[in-house]
Amino acid sequence: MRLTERYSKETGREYALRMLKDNIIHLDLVPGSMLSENELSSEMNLSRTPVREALIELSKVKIVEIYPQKGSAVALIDYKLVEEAIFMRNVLECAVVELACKTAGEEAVMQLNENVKLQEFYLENRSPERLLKLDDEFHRLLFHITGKDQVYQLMDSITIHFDRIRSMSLIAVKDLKTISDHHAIVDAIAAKDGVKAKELMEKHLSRYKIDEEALRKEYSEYFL
Amino acid sequence: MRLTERYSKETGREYALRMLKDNIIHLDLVPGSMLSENELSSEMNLSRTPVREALIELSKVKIVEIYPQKGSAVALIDYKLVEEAIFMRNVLECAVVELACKTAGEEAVMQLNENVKLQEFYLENRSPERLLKLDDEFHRLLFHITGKDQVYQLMDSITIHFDRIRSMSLIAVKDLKTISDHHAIVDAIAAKDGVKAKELMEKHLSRYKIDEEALRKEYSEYFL
DNA sequence: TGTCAAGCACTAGTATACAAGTACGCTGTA
DNA sequence: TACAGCGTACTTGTATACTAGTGCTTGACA
Repeated sequence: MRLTERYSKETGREYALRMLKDNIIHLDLVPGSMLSENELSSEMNLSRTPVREALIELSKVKIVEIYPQKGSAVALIDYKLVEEAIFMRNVLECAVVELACKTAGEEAVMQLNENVKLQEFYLENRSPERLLKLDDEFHRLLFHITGKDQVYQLMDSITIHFDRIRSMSLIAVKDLKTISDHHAIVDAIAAKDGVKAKELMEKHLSRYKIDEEALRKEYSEYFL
Repeated sequence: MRLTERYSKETGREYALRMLKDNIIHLDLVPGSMLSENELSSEMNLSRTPVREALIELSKVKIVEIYPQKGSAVALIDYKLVEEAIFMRNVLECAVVELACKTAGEEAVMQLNENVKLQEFYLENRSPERLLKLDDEFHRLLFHITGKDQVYQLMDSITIHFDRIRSMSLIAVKDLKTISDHHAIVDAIAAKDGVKAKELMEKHLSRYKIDEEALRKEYSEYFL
């Protein structure tokens, strides 16, 4: 398990959760491997309590499995869950972007444009981590300006299934197309063209397609 | 706080969660009231641990607020969150019913029909609790037959905001219209008419409209 | 050698003890 | 009387101790 520093105001539970998610997404905790509350606790210099609370939360979205009195494990990759994550994201993102066309004011459009401008900047300056962060931020922003933060948070919790296989397939999607997609989406919102925006979003999200069969062959031991 | 019996195989955490949800929905724990882990523990004959775990889970969907080192409280009614719950439900249910038209086989349609038949039966026999349960089951079934159980579960977690104000407005919506809606939806699925099914679902969900202003007047002290 | 049973080592679930931080009231002083 | 400051009684966060249940291992016996 790869550990990074604990933030100053972060509680033990939040820290444990962050570490576990990171390590699961990047396969440092490999799918199917057993997790011991005791081991994790001592590794992270915490007691069982905060670690356990983090594991419970992760088990809610089935990325961690808890077998009472037996043990816990990182869930194997269940492609059905990956598809659920993709489905949920597609449906909600499209609905939100359509809604944004109806409700977004000048201020909101400006925020979106600012984000896209920064994406262009960091593309030139080759900073993929920052680009990834801005990409996430862009989508989060769409939910925020339409007042759907809680919906985003719930959707985000299941996205971990998708994030994990995305990290396996080594996609560094952050390219020109992605950014021009974002640009077009903001334009559609500014023009209040709901149909167009929805269409663009659908196309945009389809870029994240992953070759399931290839992954399944290469990492068959990670799959359910 | 109104308590019911603990199921045999239920863990303490599950029991605490069930009790808290029930009491919050039915306003036995009134919006804005403080919650003490200690009090709740002794009331439910549990220790703080399982109660605390339940509270943490409820705080994830903002129905309970935890102020570190200060206390916890039942969240006041934030109509924005209610709207988020309604939005999420509308969007996902429509998408799912549309999907069901593409994928549902004979077996699935039969399950749906069986459910509707039971609804008709319990309508005649005047058993509103059972009708409510069948209604929930009907919608859950749509997610199940399309393989979106996890999506349902996440959506369901935020629905508590809606359930709470629904219980305030004393809606016993379980009438003929509801059931005939269900019937029509199943027919559309059987006929694989996605557009129609979506339309019907939208109309169906719109029946649950709640008069916000009236509630806000009557229970202003419960609102944010 | 094969089989079965007892025990041990592990797990998660729960209870309890302790730490750290907050709010509020009381008391003493000006 | 007003106000400052300390102390107390609460809170949640964390650590640890205990309970109960699982499965594997080991050893005795047929």
